[in-house]
Amino acid sequence: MKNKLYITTPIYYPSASLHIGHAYCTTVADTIARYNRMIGREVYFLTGTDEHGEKIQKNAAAAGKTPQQFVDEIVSGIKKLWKELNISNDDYIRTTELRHEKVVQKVFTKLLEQGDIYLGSYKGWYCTPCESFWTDSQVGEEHICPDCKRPVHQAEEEAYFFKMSKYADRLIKFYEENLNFITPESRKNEMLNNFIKPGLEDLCISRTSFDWGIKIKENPKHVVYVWLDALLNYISALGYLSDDDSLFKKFWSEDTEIIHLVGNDITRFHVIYWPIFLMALGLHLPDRVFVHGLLMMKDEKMSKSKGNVVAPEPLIEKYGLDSLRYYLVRETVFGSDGSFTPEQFVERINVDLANDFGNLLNRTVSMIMKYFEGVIPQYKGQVGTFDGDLEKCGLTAIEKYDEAMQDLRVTDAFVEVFNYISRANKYIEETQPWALAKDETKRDELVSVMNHLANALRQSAIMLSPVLLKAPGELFSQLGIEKEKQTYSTLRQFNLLGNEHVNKGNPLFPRLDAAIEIEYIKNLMKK
RNA sequence: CGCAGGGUAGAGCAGUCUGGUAGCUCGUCGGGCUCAUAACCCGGAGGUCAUAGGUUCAAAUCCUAUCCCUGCAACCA
Repeated sequence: MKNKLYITTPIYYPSASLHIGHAYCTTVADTIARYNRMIGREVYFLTGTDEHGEKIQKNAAAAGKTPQQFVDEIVSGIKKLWKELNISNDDYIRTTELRHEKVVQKVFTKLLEQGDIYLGSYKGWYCTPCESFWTDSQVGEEHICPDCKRPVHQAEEEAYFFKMSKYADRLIKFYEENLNFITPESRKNEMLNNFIKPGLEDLCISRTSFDWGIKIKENPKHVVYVWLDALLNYISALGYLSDDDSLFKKFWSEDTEIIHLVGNDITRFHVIYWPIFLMALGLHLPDRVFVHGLLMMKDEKMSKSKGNVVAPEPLIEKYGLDSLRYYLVRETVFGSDGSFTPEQFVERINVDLANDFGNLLNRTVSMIMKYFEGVIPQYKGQVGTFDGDLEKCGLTAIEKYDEAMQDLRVTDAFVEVFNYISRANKYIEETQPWALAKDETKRDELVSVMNHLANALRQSAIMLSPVLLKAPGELFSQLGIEKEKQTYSTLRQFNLLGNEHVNKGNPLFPRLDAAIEIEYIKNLMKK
């Protein structure tokens, strides 16, 4: 495993406020980043916004603002949201920042000079009132503007193009040599069949019909059009082509694992155009593009007009950050589409966090208070019949957890942790500590049960700490476990605890009244 | 014949690559326990695995056809 990790979220488009779908991807990225820091890798985690384009220019005009004012406001909202979600990004790149614009201009010049970019003309369906070009499929057979529903006509404008076709063979070869580049694999087939095998078309990378973008120095009536601008954020943020490119040298390198998380709607740009741009620039290619699913709302894509959007903030306020983060990471298998429903949200919190995890801590602390005056008894080895089995379950869970995390199967990783937690709950039934407590000759067994339970909780809390930010600390505090015993390096140990003073606190996750809370969330969605 | 994913118990999903007693969570019914947040543990009921053919000793799983749902369809996060 490479000892450094560079992980990025997609570059979000701030034409409107973000919803829970964006929070989903960013939270998963954050969880991966935190896990890797925990195991000792050096991590650089980037997120940001892609702020140019016609849509923003229009939305800004409609709101009576300049484009810059418009994106500034939305971006400050996004940064606030990431703060509320406690996202641990190392940097936040905005494509409107000077450090980014300079890079895009330099790259454009370089690609133009080496002949990868040429001036041609862009043909499409044009809607004069909307001042927009549309594709064949967008205008449909009636040739109607999808925006204003008025007729469109064929039009042509001067534009720069990038010679994609020149690199198609190299791209296919790269796929063949890097089988894990695109995950899940089905996405690779989709890209190959749809776009590469039929012949890659050259990509239009400039526009003259609007001006909210990065000016092309060689021909200032043009602005750089979306993808050449947006994708470069991944390296402009590291200081590529700038005076200080130390981060770029450090993290855009052979000994760094470079992972881009993207939604399936922007897969094509990340697995075709981005590698090709990098090839043209003679740069190292990323290790992996992980295509996550979209979080849908009850089988429909989230959309404000359908009234099925839920914002993350009120959920955090009402249910706590840990609950939301856990739900996002756990509910949907990472890589396939999922859907948010209030029912699933409440169930997930109640079943996993309240009933299984929180309650296990609560019952364990109570018994240690009751049977051992609040002091965790010393580890005595595998005393009872079930001790060995529990330890084995713990070790297996840890092994599978690590394996899944390192393969970006984040959901699977946490399923393993909860298997262990369930096993510990069952262990209590098997060992019946309340019966052991009544029999002085069974004292050693009781000691062993309490020690094992405390340690299983300790291990679970460590494994959950990349996703749950508050609960593990609360757990350690209730069990009286000091800092040195909270680290990943002690994760596999079973003989660590003894003499810690526990103190009973509030339940980690109070059980929710399902009917009431579902109703509450449904009302949030209607607003 | 555009591409891709999906159709498995009342709900939500896994299993399909590497055929061999159909599994998980919730709900429901019954039991147990009492350390605990009406929690936890055990068990039952409930499925012709979309449909129709085929291969095979054996198919949810492989092959063929059909129906239905969803996303994408080139410059649109």
